[in-house]
Amino acid sequence: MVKELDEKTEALPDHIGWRLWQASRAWQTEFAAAMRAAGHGWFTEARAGLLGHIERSGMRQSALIERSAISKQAIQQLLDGLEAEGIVERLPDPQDGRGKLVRYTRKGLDALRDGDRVKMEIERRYVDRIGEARFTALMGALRALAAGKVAAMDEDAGVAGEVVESK
Amino acid sequence: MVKELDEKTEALPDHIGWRLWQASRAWQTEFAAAMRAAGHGWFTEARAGLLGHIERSGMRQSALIERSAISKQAIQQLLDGLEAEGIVERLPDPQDGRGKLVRYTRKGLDALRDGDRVKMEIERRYVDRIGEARFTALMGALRALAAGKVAAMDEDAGVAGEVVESK
DNA sequence: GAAGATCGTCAAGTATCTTGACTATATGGA
DNA sequence: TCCATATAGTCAAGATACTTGACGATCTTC
Repeated sequence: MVKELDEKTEALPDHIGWRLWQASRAWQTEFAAAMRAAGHGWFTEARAGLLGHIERSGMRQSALIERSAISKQAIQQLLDGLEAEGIVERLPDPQDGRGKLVRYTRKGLDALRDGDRVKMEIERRYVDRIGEARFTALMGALRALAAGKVAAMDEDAGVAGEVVESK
Repeated sequence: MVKELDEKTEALPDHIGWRLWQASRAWQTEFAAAMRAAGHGWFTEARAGLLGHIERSGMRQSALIERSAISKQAIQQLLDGLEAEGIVERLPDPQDGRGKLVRYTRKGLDALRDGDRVKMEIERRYVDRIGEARFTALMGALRALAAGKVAAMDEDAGVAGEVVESK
């Protein structure tokens, strides 16, 4: 019954982990390419992962460490890079002589703005490709997964809401 | 005036790219932890990414290079590591004096078997958490995304099929 | 104030990739 | 047959993104 799949479909994995990995990777590649095309050559995946945790109003470096899943030294190194690129700046925390505040520079905020635009463009392409219903279902399922614990009660859950941004 | 949002909900991103990244990362972390717990301490994400492309019946190293999105040197280094761990072995290709065949060892096949088991366990937990309908919708949307091109026509698309495996 | 915790930094090492250069083998004509 | 070129794999060096460990500076507490 194999029917000889296709020309090139050589039976790649098809479980949830693989699919998530592929989808995530595809998105990141697309986003990074668009950001570089927009003139943000400093943009990398690791930096994007960190920027996603930095509040636009700025925050304590230690708070950033709590949020991210990586070591404080790794964060520091990433911040060193972002600071050298002029994306963020670090100021002494007036409230605590040990602490430092991480804040976006003008250039950093500009990049975030471009990032928001690019994200919306990618999302629009996704909706075009799989349809709004499926896209909404996708977001809803991912949000539910992230929320964790809760069981399968309100499966309907039209929610899904609209596009949120931030970054 | 800040009102102090909640205890910990500090407004993380909520767009498709972020959600995919988080979900993918969570899955990988869970999978790697389970594999290490099962005695496969050599298991890492990068290696998993490569193993996902190696057919259980073995294949040419060059074919592996075509499939994966990374450089042949990177693949070689990963294979060096996997070979040193005794997961795969490389044999000369009798059909081509330049080529080499990559094949799982017994230990490697055992690891794949454990990997299949772990994947099914994780998937069961996912279904428990978000419900079968949502899980099916999630897989369907991810498959549709991966399929690319096509537009939003058969939104219903009950398909989604059941759990497939492989790795 | 002194003990101990927290905040950030410095240093060194590892894993995972990259590009560039090279060897060995295969292939396709002249 | 023999040479030009392409392909398969390797070796070497370097970049990025992390890790653990050690440390000095500052806060907090009693």
